[in-house]
Amino acid sequence: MEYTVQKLGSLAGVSTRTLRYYDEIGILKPARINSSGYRIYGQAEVDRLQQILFYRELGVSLDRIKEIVTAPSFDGAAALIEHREKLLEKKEQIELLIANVDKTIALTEGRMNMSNKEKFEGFKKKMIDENEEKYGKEIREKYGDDTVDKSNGKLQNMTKKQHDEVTALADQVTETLAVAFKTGDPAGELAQKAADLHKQWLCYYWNEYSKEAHAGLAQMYVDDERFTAYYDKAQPGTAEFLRDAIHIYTGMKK
Amino acid sequence: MEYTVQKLGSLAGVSTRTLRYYDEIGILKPARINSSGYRIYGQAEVDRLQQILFYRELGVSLDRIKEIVTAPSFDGAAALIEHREKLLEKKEQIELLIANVDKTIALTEGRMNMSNKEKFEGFKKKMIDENEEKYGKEIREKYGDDTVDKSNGKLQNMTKKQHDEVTALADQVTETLAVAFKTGDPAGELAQKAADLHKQWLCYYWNEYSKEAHAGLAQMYVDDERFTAYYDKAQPGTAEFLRDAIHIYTGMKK
DNA sequence: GATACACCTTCACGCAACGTCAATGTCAAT
DNA sequence: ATTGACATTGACGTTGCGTGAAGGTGTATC
Repeated sequence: MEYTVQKLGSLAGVSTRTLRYYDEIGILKPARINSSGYRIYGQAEVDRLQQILFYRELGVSLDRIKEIVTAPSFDGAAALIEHREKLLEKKEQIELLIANVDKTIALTEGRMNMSNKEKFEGFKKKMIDENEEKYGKEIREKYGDDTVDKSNGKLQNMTKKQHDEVTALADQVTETLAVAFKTGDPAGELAQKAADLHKQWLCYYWNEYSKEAHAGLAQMYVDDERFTAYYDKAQPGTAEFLRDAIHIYTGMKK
Repeated sequence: MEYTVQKLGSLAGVSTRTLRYYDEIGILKPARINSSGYRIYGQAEVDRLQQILFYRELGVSLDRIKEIVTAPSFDGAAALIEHREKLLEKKEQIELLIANVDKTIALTEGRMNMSNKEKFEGFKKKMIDENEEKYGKEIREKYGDDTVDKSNGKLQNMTKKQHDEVTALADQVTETLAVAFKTGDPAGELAQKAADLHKQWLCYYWNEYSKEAHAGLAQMYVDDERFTAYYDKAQPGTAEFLRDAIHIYTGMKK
């Protein structure tokens, strides 16, 4: 079976432009070119394209894919393991961003005050990280480990540790809440534990905790459909349940 | 206090190119231009740049940032909530990628066979999602909800559910393993539970489970430093501990 | 044989957010 | 007057294609 660009494109679900581009960068050349200059692909190319699309779906860059599919001896597994690392880093970075966004939202919604210094905390942390990644080796070689460690040192570890703690706490909240929700009792022990965990989680973000603000935030979880959707994702009604639990926990039930 | 590009740049940690670019796109114009054409920034511009960098760190596009910082009446909080949604989506997408990469790694390392259909499962899922997002409304209006739901329907829900289950399982493995590690006994009840959870987790990825392959994979966790680093992240020695537990669990301890 | 129409080709610009030259002008100190 | 650090405005490169434009080809129909 032979295919022109459009036939192959619709078969694999990619545009003709994509196929021409893959030809251009040498990642997928047609089996032959006919007398009119048309690209003609065969079965081997179909297979190869599937391979390419598979790795592409994994988020691998076309450059890397080229290495994988052109050199049969190339260690695809090692490349994937490395790629996995990058994905994990990206994920952590995004989690950090989400935490910071949450913080900012809580700030504006809760009328909390956050110093500029604090505002830039995550930002600076990232810069230190990147700096370390890029120049760490060179600087270490030039000035010795002590200097570098002193400048990055403890704050680095502390914020990293804090970050780990806070994500762990967030997971605990979700899990506890999920179990508590099944009991159906927002005043029950589990629900109150979830509320308490939620408070602890909040305290990573707020400089000053107040029952009023906590209760207000809980109400917002119900009022704002985007938050509701988040909490109700697993079990519809969870956001309301959490609000009730927190209202009881804070004694703000009117 | 007045600043030239480089002074402001080093103060805020951005390149001069970035400042020129921000001027070019009208997001941060200098307070004035001196007689030689130099850009001169004042305190107001410093503040504004900090604002810009703050939102940039949250991953907001410069276009969006422009709206936020130029229109004081613009609802920054709403923009952030929306942005948060996007981040969550990205995170989920990355988690899906990681799961697929894991699957592929397990496949190549474990010499398992995965049908092409299965290979493209995550890939297709994403395409359905995107298709739905882009054309869902139009198609629904044209052909009615039934047609669309039928085509996306159950498979969609099943894979989503499966994905949730498998990530939950992975978390359980990590948690159980962490607790078991403290007991120091790979033959103990907790360690064996961790091994069992690990097997269940594996079975989401492997079509056929074998004790040999399971034990072999466990050994790889120790031999490949990248896997070792992953498992040892919280507690050094965890990878070896898991291998021992799995070797006992599978009865493959030689 | 002419026409229509779908399909193919090769340029080549556009997207985000800058990095990185290149060519040239300016400021302060020696 | 020279040097060296700093400033300026272009303008191309990056990634993975989307989206025309301008023009040739294949085939069915009138």
